[in-house]
Amino acid sequence: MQTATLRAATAPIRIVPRQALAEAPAPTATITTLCSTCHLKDLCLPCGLTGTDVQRLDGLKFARRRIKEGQALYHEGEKFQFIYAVRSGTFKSHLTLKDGREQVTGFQMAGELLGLDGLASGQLASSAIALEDAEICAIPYAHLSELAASSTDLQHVISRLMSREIVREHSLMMLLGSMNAEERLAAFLLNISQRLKARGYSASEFHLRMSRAEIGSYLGMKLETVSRTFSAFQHQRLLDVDKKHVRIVDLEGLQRAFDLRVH
Amino acid sequence: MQTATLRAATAPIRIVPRQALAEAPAPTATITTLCSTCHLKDLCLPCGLTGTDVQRLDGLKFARRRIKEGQALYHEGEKFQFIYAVRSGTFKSHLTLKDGREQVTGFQMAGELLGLDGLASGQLASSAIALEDAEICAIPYAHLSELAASSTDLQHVISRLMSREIVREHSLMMLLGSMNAEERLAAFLLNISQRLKARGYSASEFHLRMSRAEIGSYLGMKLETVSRTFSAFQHQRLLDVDKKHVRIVDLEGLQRAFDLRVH
DNA sequence: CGCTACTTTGAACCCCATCAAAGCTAGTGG
DNA sequence: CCACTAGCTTTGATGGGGTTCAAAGTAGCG
Repeated sequence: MQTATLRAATAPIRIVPRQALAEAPAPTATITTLCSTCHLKDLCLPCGLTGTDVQRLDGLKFARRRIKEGQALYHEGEKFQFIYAVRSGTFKSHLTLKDGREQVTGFQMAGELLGLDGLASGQLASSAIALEDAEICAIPYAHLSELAASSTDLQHVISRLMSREIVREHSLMMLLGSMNAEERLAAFLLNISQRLKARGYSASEFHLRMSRAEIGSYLGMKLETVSRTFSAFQHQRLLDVDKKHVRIVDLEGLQRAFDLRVH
Repeated sequence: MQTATLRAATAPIRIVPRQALAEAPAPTATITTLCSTCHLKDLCLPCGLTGTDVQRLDGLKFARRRIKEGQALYHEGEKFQFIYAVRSGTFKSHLTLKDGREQVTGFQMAGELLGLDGLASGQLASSAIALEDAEICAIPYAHLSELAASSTDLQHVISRLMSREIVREHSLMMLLGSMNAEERLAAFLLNISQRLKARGYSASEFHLRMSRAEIGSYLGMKLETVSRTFSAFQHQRLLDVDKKHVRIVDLEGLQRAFDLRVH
């Protein structure tokens, strides 16, 4: 039964060394995609909109695009033109530091948006890399804002999504500013768990798509510390961990590990 | 001459123990405030708008409000109704953790906006406290979005301001995730310096309105470490520090302390 | 089967937190 | 006017959590 839920939670695993992948030209499908019939409509852009407004979104006729594991959806500094919605797969977004190291600023899964940080200056402030083969909708921002002119509800939705991103980053700041390694990893795992659950996957058993180093970058700790903290949780019988496969054994215990701090 | 620039940079200092201040009802002035004639219009909401759109903003007829040092502009959990623009003074915004400690998420000065995080859920996600006597414009969000319905440019401005907040938090995440104490404080001081400069104050000499503990909370370090790092900078002849009064002696040296890392 | 990328674990070190105490300043009240 | 208090800052001493360095283990792939 657990294997069944696991099956549901995780697509077949293909390990591809990320460096080895050539950055092939991204094939842009000409299939027009309709929000009104999308299975993600309650998580994604149309979330909270009424039927008529969702149908208005259908007018956008934006393209889908497949991104292979390891490929970039966009790079820091590129011109901002699209808001991207993840249809399937997982992304990381990250900034590059002057010395070449990277700071991961978030992981995005189905129904979540990418590229919102580009609005501020017209240039994308971060890069987005697919952590597994993925598919996205590329929504031309110009069209979207034209559409928003005719619907205050749609304006609100866009604003609300941006605000949600601000709130998300708030909590990450809290994490980075005031939590120890165990609290950080517990918070991370509970967050992943919740988001998978909201997408119909198992909340207790899943495959992490990101490496220890990427988790560490996101959580402000070194990959060795991430690994050690996973081991510690396993010894405390909170988790079963096998590389990227995680099973939450004691959800409440995990919540205690981090609930102590958070409001 | 340095004292002259200092004079310009800092209002007269009134030290009031923050705890001692009663939270008196906030007097709401009925003076209508016009964006088109505001001296902050190039930093604040109207930034980037053309004359006709700015005049449209005048239609908002929002109220000003004075906030005394130590008083709250709003509290976490309150209903979201307004976007606040700082006219004068400095604010901190912060989250409260379950155990009572607080995490400072930002400091806001003249022309900067507060309350954007409330859009996501309709409840304000943080609290805002005046660090000195201050004045704000309270812009009813409902009116603002009505107005935005008639101008795509105005919509863009709102979105851009929110996006800017996302980008700001990105860089803070980078700071919290990958910098040591000296880099953090250098980044903080350079940021304050830039923002004061943009407001016509001295970039090299200023009064910090926040305590060591508040700086520490913002930067993810303890107040003692903040104090020690200030002392270290003074010994390295990068700064002259006397409590909250800071003079940047070696700007380039300070930039080197943190430029090493940041793109 | 060897290569590469990633993970795990150990050992030593160091930066920062913690604990403690003293100094400074403004405001209060005798 | 000055002792006293409260709040904030500075500095010292100590210890610990996490980093760093190092090495071995694992898995998938050519």
